[in-house]
Amino acid sequence: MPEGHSIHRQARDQTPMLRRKLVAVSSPQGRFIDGAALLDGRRCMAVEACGKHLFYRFAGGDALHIHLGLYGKFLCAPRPAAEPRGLVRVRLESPTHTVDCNGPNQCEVLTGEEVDRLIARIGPDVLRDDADPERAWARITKSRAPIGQLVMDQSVMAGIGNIYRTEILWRQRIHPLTPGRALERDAFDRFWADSVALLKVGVNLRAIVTVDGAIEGTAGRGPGRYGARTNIFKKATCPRCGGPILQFPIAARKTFCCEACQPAVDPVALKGVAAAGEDG
DNA sequence: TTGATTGTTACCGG
DNA sequence: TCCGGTAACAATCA
Repeated sequence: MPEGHSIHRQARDQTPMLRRKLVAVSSPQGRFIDGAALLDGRRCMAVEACGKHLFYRFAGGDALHIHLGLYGKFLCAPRPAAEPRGLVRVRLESPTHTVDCNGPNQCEVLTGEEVDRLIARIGPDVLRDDADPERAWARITKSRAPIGQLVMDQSVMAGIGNIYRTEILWRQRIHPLTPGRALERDAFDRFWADSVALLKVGVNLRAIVTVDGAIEGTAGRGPGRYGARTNIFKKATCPRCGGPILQFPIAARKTFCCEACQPAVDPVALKGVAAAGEDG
């Protein structure tokens, strides 16, 4: 679940639940202990998302930092809380709500300074109003790395995961193997704007929806794991031109593209690419 | 049981 | 130094 949209959605949902004194911060399975007790009875001032990171900021400056990794998830409920289910790393209890965080990759207490340092290393977050796309462009235009890798590099720009990169590159007709320095400024601007628009839809719908009609919330129903919510992710056929979808790994994750709609800048760079795809 | 995965980091070699 | 490839870690589910 965790691309940027779901983290921002959690920040939005959890702020009113937790923005008061926390009566308990605990670790039901003993999997997260260091510093947790430090937060008991303290006031949570804000729940803040930055890229795929979530920070619970406490009065006095300390913060609880959580990164969900590939599998982590939140379970929020009004009190009284049920028994913890699954591998709960940390449980936050306010007078009104309980928030369980299951199986996160990172779960730690940081000082305010440590939080600032961490955030400084994160690229501009497409979901934050204060994000500066020029920071991302400066990195991209200097790099020979493929754009499909750069947009998922959280230090270049933050919030985009494998599905969004695949879908937005297709929507904007950008071949994922285009070297960053070969990308036109106009293409970057379109990628950025579409990222902002689609991730905001994702926050509102609590789901990755990249097909047209998403704004109205009418998309998303359909067979298959991704139903009609995505265009080419794990699909075999391009919904725009009917051509075949290629799949190949970039940055350790499988991506997809339609060569007809996303013409390669340098055909030589495509050596080794294999046709595939199942679904469809 | 196996394999894949909406993520990230470290390491190695060219 | 940069970049591509690979492995490792992690939890869940088909």
